[in-house]
Amino acid sequence: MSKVQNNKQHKKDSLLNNAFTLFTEKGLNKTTISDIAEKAGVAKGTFYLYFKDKYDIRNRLIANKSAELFSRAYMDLLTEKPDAGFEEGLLYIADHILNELNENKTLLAFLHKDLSWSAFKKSFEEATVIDDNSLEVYIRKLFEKSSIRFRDPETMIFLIIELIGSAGYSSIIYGEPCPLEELKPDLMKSIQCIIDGFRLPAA
Amino acid sequence: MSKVQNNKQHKKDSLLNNAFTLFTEKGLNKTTISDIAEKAGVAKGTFYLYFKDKYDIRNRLIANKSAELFSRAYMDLLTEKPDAGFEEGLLYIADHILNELNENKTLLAFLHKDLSWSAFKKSFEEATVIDDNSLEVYIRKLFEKSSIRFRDPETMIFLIIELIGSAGYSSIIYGEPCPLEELKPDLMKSIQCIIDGFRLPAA
Amino acid sequence: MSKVQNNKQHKKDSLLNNAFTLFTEKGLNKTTISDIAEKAGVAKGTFYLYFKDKYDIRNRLIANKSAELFSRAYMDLLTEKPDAGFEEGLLYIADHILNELNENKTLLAFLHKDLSWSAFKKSFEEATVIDDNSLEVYIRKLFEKSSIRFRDPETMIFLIIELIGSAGYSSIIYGEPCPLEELKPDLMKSIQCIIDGFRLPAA
Amino acid sequence: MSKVQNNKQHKKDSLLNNAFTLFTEKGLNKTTISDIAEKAGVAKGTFYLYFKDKYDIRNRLIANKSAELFSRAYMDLLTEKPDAGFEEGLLYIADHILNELNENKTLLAFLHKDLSWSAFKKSFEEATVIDDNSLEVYIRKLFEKSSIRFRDPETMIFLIIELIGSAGYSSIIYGEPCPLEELKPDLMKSIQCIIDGFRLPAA
DNA sequence: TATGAATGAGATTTCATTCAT
DNA sequence: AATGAATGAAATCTCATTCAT
Repeated sequence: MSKVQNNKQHKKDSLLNNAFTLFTEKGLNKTTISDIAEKAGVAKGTFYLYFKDKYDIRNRLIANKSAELFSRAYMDLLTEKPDAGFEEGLLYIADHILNELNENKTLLAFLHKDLSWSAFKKSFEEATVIDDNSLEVYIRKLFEKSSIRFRDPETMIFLIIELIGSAGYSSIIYGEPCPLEELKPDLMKSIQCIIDGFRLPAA
Repeated sequence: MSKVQNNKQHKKDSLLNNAFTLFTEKGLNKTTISDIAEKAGVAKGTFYLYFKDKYDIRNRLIANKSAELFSRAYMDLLTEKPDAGFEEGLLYIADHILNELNENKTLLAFLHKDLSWSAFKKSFEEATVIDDNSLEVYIRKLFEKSSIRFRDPETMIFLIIELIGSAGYSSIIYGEPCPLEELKPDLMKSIQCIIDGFRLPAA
Repeated sequence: MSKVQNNKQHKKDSLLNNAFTLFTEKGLNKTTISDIAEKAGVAKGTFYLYFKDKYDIRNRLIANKSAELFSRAYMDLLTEKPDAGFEEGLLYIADHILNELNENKTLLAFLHKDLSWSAFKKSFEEATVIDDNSLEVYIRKLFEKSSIRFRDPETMIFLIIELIGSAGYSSIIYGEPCPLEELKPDLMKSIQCIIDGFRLPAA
Repeated sequence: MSKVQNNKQHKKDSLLNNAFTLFTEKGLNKTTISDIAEKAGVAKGTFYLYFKDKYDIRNRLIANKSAELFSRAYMDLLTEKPDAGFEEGLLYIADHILNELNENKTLLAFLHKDLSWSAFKKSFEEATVIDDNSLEVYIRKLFEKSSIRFRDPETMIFLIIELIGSAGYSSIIYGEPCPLEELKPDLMKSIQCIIDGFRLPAA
């Protein structure tokens, strides 16, 4: 990569990182383009070379962060439980994501309820962090390991992600209806129940 | 209520209604106090006689609309299925809410993912529409009819509401992963599974 | 007029006057809304209560100033030469305008070549300075005094105004092809010739 | 011309042509250096290798376009009416220019009222399109053919050009006070009258 | 010569809030 | 209680110009 190209990527990354910090610290509305540019150490006009406006940079951040989150969970699964079956793998990923969000509340607050199925799909389509993999590939890999078959697996995963994102947010951020540690057994059990509901009789 | 009092309530309602319309049409950020006052046919200064700022009026709207939504579902249950058991009643309410949101997409877009357990709780605390009832009363009434007992019923309802709100939003607004009509059987089935997971063995 | 109304007119006038000063001193491009507001002693936002943008205030100024210029010439004619015939009156007005522009070069530079027939027409339509008179009324009055009849008098006046505005500008501002004093005899003579060319044979 | 020289001229021409298009399409103020460079297919910095700023390129365009306009009229006169007398030649040129402006309204809108005596003079001084001729040469040639003599011919031509430019603009662009077709007889007649007013008694 | 990323001053515009009437 | 003119801080965004490559 040429020096110029390198420098460009550097500036863009700096804008993204500092925007994320500000969004999580002050919120989207209270963060101004000026804030972002200043913190990133670039001129205000430079921001507009890379992003259309505040919402543009936010969307790219959501895509990046969502993809990274899911990707980390999957990578960990491969490392820690390379032999896990499908159901076990799915529960491992759900648990991993919940734990990470619990430890990284600012990330959760930022992703808010955009942490959803469609966000994941979009994130895998747009994210530059993962180049040669798509959500479909991830899921297919998970399925390939499974001898059990499921009715409409995509819908199943959708429901699980929505439930994790939504219930996790409420529990972690507001402690409603109870802290995550208390909620988790019921939440995981419910996920288990949902999976069971989608299981097809063995062929 | 005196004529003056009446007039005041009239202005406040007009502000609330027109704010709701604008929020759903243009979004919160793009709606200004001026817009709201103008559409409501009052002067800008008048807005501040009734609400603190834009976020104040939004919160009151969320509370009102959420409470109305849940209240209508419950009222309908009492009318249509006065003898429904607990589980049946819960499923009826879930279905009712989903249908109403599907038919009233602007309401759904406004409530967004604020359609959650905590919002319901808050809405019942703050809402002026329902004066002498609380969420607890509603739920207790539902439970009283039931002979079956549940482990941690509040968490159960929480999970169901989160799932409905989150999955319903994605499906109705974005058609992701599929339209509501297609999703509903799986969604209702999953709710059923969650309920089952919380059921205690008959005493 | 109420105190508020009075104050409003005051602010608007102040904006108009100070904008005119700045436009003539620094030119349209170099004058900013901030400049105008500051010089007028009002807040920047106040500018936008009265004018859409810089071009809006400029157009109103052109209309006002054009109308005032023509109006002063006509008033002077009535005072100085109440018995002048049509041709004499027209030449008097032409001469009067030329002299005023020559003495008020900033006005001329501002009106530039917008000092034209259509500007006059517009100015009489829009200008608030002259309330109950229109260009047509002025011209009709001039004509009424005349026993001579003209082919297409409106076109005649149009050509004369265009010639005065255009040639006058060049001569006064650039001294091209010669200063006004030198040009005037030929210019007035040419106007005279144009008038003669429009004269109809006596009925 | 070397290949490099050729390439340079090519870039300069491209900048000029595309600037002209943009000026006529969007106006001077709304056209940016970026726009021009982009449309011309060169980098922004390259613009500054050829022109000082936006006003520099505009002035060169006015000079070029004015000179071309007048030149075409004269060339046509030589071809179509090689034996025309002075008065006839002048009227022919006036008519030719009016027709061309009428057919090429964007050119007229661009030249606006810069279509004037001084612009013509400047254009002949600066224009690169006509290398070995000057306005004076043109006019002298016209005059040489004439046996009639005129008082102050330069002023005469000045007045005619101003009248054509100013009245033509109003008529062609705004249709004020009437379309060119309607205006032309009166306009040409007035020019004729002006010429007559400058004619000296035959020696 | 040519490029185009970077600059950053500054222009335009918005809008929540106040306060005199 | 109601008004709406006025404010002015602050936000967004532009763009001519420079300069390292």
